[in-house]
Amino acid sequence: MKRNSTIDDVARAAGVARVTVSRVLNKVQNVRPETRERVLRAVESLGYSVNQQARALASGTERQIMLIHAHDPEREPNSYYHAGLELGALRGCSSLGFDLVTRAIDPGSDDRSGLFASILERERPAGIIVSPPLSDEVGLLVAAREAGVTIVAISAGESAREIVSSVGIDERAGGRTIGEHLVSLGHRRLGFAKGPPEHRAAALRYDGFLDALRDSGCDDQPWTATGDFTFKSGVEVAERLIRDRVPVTALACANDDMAAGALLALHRAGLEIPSAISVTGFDDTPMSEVIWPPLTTVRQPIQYLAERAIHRLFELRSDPDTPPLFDVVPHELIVRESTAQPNKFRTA
Amino acid sequence: MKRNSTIDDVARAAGVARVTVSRVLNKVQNVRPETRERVLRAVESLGYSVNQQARALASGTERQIMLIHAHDPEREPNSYYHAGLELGALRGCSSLGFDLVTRAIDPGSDDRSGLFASILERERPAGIIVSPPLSDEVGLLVAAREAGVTIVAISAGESAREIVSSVGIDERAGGRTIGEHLVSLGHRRLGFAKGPPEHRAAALRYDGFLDALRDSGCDDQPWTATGDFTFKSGVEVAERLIRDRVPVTALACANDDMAAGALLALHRAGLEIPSAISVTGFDDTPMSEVIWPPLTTVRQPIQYLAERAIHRLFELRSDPDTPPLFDVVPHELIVRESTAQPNKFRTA
DNA sequence: AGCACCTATGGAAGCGCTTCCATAGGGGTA
DNA sequence: TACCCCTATGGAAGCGCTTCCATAGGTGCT
Repeated sequence: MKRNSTIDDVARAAGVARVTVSRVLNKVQNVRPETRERVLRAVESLGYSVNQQARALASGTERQIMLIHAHDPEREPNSYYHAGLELGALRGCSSLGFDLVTRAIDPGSDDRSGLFASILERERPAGIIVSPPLSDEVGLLVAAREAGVTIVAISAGESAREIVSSVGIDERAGGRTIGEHLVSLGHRRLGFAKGPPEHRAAALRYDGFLDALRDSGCDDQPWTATGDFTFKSGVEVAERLIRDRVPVTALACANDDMAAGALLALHRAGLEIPSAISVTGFDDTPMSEVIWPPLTTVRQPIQYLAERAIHRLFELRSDPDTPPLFDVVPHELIVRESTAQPNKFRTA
Repeated sequence: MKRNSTIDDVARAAGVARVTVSRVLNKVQNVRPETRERVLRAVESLGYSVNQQARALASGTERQIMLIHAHDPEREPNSYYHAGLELGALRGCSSLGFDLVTRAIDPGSDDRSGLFASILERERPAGIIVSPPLSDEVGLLVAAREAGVTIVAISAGESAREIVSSVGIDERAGGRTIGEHLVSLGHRRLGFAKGPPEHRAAALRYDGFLDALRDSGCDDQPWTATGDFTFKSGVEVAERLIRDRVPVTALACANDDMAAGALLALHRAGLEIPSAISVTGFDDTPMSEVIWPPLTTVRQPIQYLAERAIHRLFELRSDPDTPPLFDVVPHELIVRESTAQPNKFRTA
């Protein structure tokens, strides 16, 4: 049976004391470069990796990280987004020896900050991760910081990013990518289904979309409508578009759910996608592949985002006075079948 | 700062030694009922719960559990099922102090059992969880058992369940539930989109469906077609149904993805759901709420299934010779808008 | 040359738990 | 009653790591 090597094995191999190995591993100063080198070689050759359980036990620091999202499971049952975040966070935690505790705050509640404060107070986590739209609530972020709790925000808007460290994709660039894709296909008359106003990331997606239009010399302002990220609101946006006979050849939606809703309404109106109208989503949730047609969208690595946030929290733990850092995670345009060149012969 | 109480606090409060508390907690015999009682009371009043990290460290058992699924992320990108399983498993592991390692085996590979064996050999996990359709591959299960690795199967069929412990819903009862629902709405001419033949759970869903028809005196054999659980195969099944002008008033699908595909094809053919034809899914993945109409389906608690499997593994660890146990998790009929009474006036 | 002071390293203790081994007492048997 | 064995309990060691404190040299100053 292959017992894993321990810190003592490494120490022996490197001819140093256990403490020294620990120091090297924890990047503490006061180790001669030469010694450090020797230790690292030993680590390498033994294939050693620290036992997080033991580390956690010994260091005795608070081991509990809390993932807080505003999410009413009743009203918002499509939990892929939340499940993805939790999965990523859990992965990150288990590789770092933390425990994850997930909490939901009713997004409709008036006393969100009260609830939030009482969670901090009562449970005293080592750190917290907040997801949108909580991650844009500056008041909460400031409160957490003042309570001395390390906090990392996921997909936060600009103002939040100045207050706390955050992780996210470059939403604006994502929006731009979508815009460029549609323009490059030849679309000139565009529509955009916006997300909820309080959700900064959604607004940025739209800004980026506008950037793309402007830069490509497509001066027409896009037609817009505001939804709330739900499937239902996507249906409504598309119904309005049809009713008003808006002459667009493409409709970009601020997220996948709305795009799915739009697709339904368009289908129902007898329009072929993408020949009559191109539709795009945003996020690349699993759903975007099980609808018709499969959605052209921007992939946002949801699980990875949360995992990254945990790691950031871990780093912040050692020097809490780091200024807010924004971790930009790459996104990717996924082209599927919901977009095509505009149909020249069609009169909308 | 509220330090959590330790085993020593409990011991002191109960007036016993630390070991005794440990024994009570680990359900070892040789503790007088009266003593046990005292300890439990102390545990209660202190709100004590074991520190899994410490337990893991001390007991020094293999701490790694492996979740193996056959899942080619390329071909089968709708990963909600897999993400859900992993999330549940991770939750279970972290509450029990295990590490989870996830492995995927290419389901198309001929040498699945070779790959499987080499994973067991090389990584020596404390236990493994397999998901369908791996959980129906009797050869693999036997191999694992012979290699002395504890294994728990998720949603396994009857033969697999006789070999290893498993966790799942009562698939047959689930299928029956769907059948009963449709019959009770008044449907008599039914269709069923079957899942892949090698997937036993899928077959059981169909069997249960038949049971319901038989018991309700609805003697007509349902029309059937075989799919492979993908959205695309759902489209194909429905297209066939339309092309052949099959006179059914309801189509039950063996999972949600196929139902979504069927919905698309039916929409495209200009049929209104559910007035023209009722459609049902199975699983209640998040997707079933973001399609139109929202799907009537059977909820299967995917995350919980995996979590339960981890717990079972944990229990099995202490007495490995337990005969195979089948953990039946409750399912639930979720009635949404894709089913309704058959339209009497319609001639299909 | 003598002292203070800093740097690199090691020794020892202990995180919260389980496991191994020891021991006190109680019942059965001869 | 003497002996054995079995049951209920406790003491001690140690899992792999970090943290606290000590110490051996080296550096710079007077």
